[in-house]
Amino acid sequence: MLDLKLIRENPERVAKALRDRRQSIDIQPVLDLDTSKREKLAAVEDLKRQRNEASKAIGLVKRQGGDAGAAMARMKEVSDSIEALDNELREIDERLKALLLNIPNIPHESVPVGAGEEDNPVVRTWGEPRTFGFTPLNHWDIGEKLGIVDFDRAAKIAGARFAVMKGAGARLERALINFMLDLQTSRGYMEMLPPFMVNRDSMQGTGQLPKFEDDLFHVDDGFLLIPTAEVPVTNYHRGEILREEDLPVRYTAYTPCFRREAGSYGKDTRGLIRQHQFDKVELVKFARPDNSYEELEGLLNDAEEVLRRLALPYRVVTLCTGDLGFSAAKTYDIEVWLPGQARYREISSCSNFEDFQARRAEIRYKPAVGKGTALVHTLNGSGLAVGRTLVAVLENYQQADGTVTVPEALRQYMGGLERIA
RNA sequence: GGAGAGAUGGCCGAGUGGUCGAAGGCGGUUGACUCGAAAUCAACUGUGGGGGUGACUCCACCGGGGGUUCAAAUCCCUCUCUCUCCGCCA
Repeated sequence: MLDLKLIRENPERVAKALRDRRQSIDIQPVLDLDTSKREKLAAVEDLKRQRNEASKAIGLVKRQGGDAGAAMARMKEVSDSIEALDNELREIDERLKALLLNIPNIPHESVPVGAGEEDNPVVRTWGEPRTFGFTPLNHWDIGEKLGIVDFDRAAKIAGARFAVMKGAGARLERALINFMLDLQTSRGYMEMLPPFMVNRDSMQGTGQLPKFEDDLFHVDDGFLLIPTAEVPVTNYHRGEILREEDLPVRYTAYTPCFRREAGSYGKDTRGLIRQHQFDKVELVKFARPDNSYEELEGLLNDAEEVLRRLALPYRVVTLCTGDLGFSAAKTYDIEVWLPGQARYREISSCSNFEDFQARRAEIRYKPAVGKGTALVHTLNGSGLAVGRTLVAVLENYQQADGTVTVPEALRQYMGGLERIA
């Protein structure tokens, strides 16, 4: 959510940001509602002041045994006016909030202006894609031949976009989770294991609601399945005031993630790339506003480190304004090389949300010097998407004989196993 | 699932219709005393919003929402959460 003051005082800046994002949202209704809200607010507050004063006087008169009937009758009318104005105000507030909740974040000044994916500049490339003496297979062929991934039975027991991991495949998934958690906790992140279902307030806090209801799985009893650990972990501090000396607060969490993938029919229908349920190790930071962009670079580096340790070639791109997610001010995507597709595919997304989520979720900190409180900046990134990392391992480490070499870094998590055969 | 109890400021805890934004204590900040510290004493110490260049001022907030009343932390309804006992369960 944007600061209403910012929209009021810099409407041009907000309008430009929306244009850069290729969004056709008109902010004029927001400005109009804001104006009429403040007019009515001044009027009703004045009436309330009158009522407060009169009520005190009435109390005084009654305690002295006097008759305050006339004043009470007068105040009854004032109270009726207040009720009417309050109702109008409530309606305006609801409309205003509905509009504000659907306005995306303003891109950071360093974000390149562009229309879509094709305009995302590459920041850096790491590692050399391996040359194969044979035609590299897709991960689903590798997995099915080795008997470590089963899509058919997953479709039977659940449906499309599910997979059953088996034997060394299940072990590999678990090894990756443990490897990532061990790595990130050693780099200063506190491990967390949060609920996999949350309430609507949490979804609104991080920006999934109200706009992206269709992307979420709903559970009976009103819970929603998390599409990312970002939701429970960021909302962990919802409504709280953090101490400046504790910043930046860093958490890492493994969770499964659940996404309906509505609107992505026909995309990545085969394989593990796009599933309704997938594992992810997430990184979340709460930072001071003045250094949150340094924290973003650090978080990105922490995510990249996973791929470097696994010796998987990757590149980093900056999302341009047209490709930026709703809540993000700036996002780097890490894309891993997939020999089976002969291209780079997203494996992590690292974002600074500035105070956009913090304002929705009311996450603040108390500066060590000076008065008052300020909103923190929230950041998060995948460190990494486990399923896609498993895909990258299978495809990059496949051998001519159909076996897959286990990356050095994972062997201690696989009971010393060197090769999946 | 059944029965009961509760939710008040950073923390503990008073307050059952009127000068209560809320006693008291703890914690914190500042000052006095001290060579310094402790102890003691004093003052200050919540959040959000509106108006004003400003000193400042007004409004709201006692778990969330709604209601009764001239007036609600206090009365009523409802939701959420916590605790105790019983049942069930991994």
